[in-house]
Amino acid sequence: MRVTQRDIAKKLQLSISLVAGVLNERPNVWASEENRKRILNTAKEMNYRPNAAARALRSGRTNTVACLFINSPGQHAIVEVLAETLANIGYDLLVKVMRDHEQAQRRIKNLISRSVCDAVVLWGLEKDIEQSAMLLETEKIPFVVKGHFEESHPYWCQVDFDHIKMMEHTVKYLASLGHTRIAYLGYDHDLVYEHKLLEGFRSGMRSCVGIEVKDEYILTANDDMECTNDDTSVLERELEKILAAPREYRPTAFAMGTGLGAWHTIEKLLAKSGLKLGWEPGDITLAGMGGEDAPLLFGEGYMFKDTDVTNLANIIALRFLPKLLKGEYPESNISLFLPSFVRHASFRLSLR
Amino acid sequence: MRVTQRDIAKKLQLSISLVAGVLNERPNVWASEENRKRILNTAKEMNYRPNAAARALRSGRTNTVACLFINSPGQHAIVEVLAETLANIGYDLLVKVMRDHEQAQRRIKNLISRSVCDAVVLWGLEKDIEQSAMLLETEKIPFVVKGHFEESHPYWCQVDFDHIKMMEHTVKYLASLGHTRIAYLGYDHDLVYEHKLLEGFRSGMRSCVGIEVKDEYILTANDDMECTNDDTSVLERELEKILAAPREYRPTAFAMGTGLGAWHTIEKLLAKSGLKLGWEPGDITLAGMGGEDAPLLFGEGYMFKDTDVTNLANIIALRFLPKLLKGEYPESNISLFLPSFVRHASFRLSLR
DNA sequence: TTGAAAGCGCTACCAA
DNA sequence: TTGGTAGCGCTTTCAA
Repeated sequence: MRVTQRDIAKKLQLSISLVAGVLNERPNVWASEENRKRILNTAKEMNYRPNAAARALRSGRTNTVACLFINSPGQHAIVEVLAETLANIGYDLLVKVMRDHEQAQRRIKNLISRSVCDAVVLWGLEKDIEQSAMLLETEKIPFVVKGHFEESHPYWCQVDFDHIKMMEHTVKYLASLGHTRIAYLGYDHDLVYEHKLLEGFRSGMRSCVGIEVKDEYILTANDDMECTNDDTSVLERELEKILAAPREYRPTAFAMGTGLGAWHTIEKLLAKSGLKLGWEPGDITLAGMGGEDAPLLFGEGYMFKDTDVTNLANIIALRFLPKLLKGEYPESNISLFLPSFVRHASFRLSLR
Repeated sequence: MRVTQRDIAKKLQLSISLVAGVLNERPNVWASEENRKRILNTAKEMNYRPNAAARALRSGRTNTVACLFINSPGQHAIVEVLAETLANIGYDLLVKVMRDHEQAQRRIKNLISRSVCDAVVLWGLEKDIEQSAMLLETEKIPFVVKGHFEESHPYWCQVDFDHIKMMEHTVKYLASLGHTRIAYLGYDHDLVYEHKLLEGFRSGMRSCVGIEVKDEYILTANDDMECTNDDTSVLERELEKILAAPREYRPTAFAMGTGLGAWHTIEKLLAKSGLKLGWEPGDITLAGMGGEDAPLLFGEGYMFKDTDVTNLANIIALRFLPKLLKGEYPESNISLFLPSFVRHASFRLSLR
């Protein structure tokens, strides 16, 4: 059976409290050097490990952090980082997956009242997270959220990509290549990061190119489910329209606020006219979001690495949680991360 | 503060044990209908939740399952399924990530002696898992492993893809298209699944084509790190060699035991000679493993869906764990899963 | 039908 | 330097 403090105490003919005191290095308990050694040694010999449940019950601390994914499939790379980093500071990671914020609310109430964790990480879209986080706030459970709550909840511990800077950086890069007619291609589902990206695009254009962006230069890449039967997607039609514009109005570059799919769509569309992505004369230059695993087909481009989500997990586990778990409040509670902007792999298929 | 049984008892002027008995529906405790209702109602009103630590301490059961990933990055899609399915039967999921089997051994000893979970799922390569599982076996902790231990540990609860059937199926499919000169392309790192795939290939060839496979038809796609500088990889050179063979000896199809990268390599190699993957006359037909996200470039092929790992998680969480957690032993402790064999997405880029 | 009481293993406080 | 003891919230046994 499992070894308890009592077992050690009995074996050494000492009191439990002395054993406990020595094992936990309590400041006001100090055994004679000899007893200290004996306790430590037999604890090791007998392979003593404190019982997690008993300790949790008594101390009220569980040494566990819960990570809740609310309606966000495919984001689980971060559990690896979280689990590993938390293990280093002696914490376990509990993972919960929820479909919507109502389920989340219920589960969180459960978590709280059953006292199964000392802190919570909330992962998902802002609209799904917000209410749950507010619940944790009123219950005074330390928590960190993924998302942009800079305006709505400036005191929450929060982590996200710096979407504004990402697009500013993208524009700056494109501008540095000499582009001035830069269009933006992104999604529009009224999600916070989408607004931030567009904001970054506008401000980048203002500061790097000195231009207020015209509406025609803001394109939407939303998939529309209704016309999957069409041979050309909405995006393709939009792009064809803008590329059909007179030469001097046509954008020479796109700041991308999409996934890789849109890059591929553009590549294939351009290929029809013998064009490719890149930096050579005649090329169209793309840069921005999209850094998934698959390579580009024909051309080249710079993207932010999406595997950098693990960096967010690192920030949470290294910068925020250690403080929060000690009952402290981090000096800076908002962490916006600029992922690395790198050349994306490409098959460089030749066009002819 | 959190509501306890005592709070309810005090409020209703009843004893704690009666309250506890009613709340847990204990068979030998039955309050008067009136008191039963009162207890249930106030418990709900006061939002009573049993304290996890106290319950664990007293009962010795934690209602938690630990999933340990040993040296297996990128496999975390399964936590989503595990977490969700376990939640349905009232269990929490603890996730641990370990670099090697030594770290795993230590962590598992810790888990066991601290009594933090009721069962364990081990995920990784057979050689990394085996020792840890043996530890769990001697400690009589219920566990499920991912991998092939049919021969080495036939009584372990184990789940994996049915790699033999997968390759048999692949060969059968290729044979049904009329192919007889079918080569195998796989890895050779002495991993169990690699051997199983090859075994399946051989047996498929035997039963569907009636041929003992010649060694020249077994190709290895191992990346060799040393010659990244070369413009042609080892795989390319091997393929070129076999495709340069006289027409009547050349394979017309490949059973693939690799990832998608090898498919792309082959596609590009074939493209140089104006060939593509597919089923049309002159095409080379590929089928088998490789089902990652990125589409094919030029041609077509059938692959097993690798997102089907979540099916393994489902089997673990639905078929094995409920039994094991009840202290029972599943009727059938080995579950081999045949993933779906589907046409893979392709850009269908035209070759000219 | 109900209640009293022991005790899971640990922490924390007080006394010697 | 050490030991005693209360009690965290719950389960379980026995008694009323």
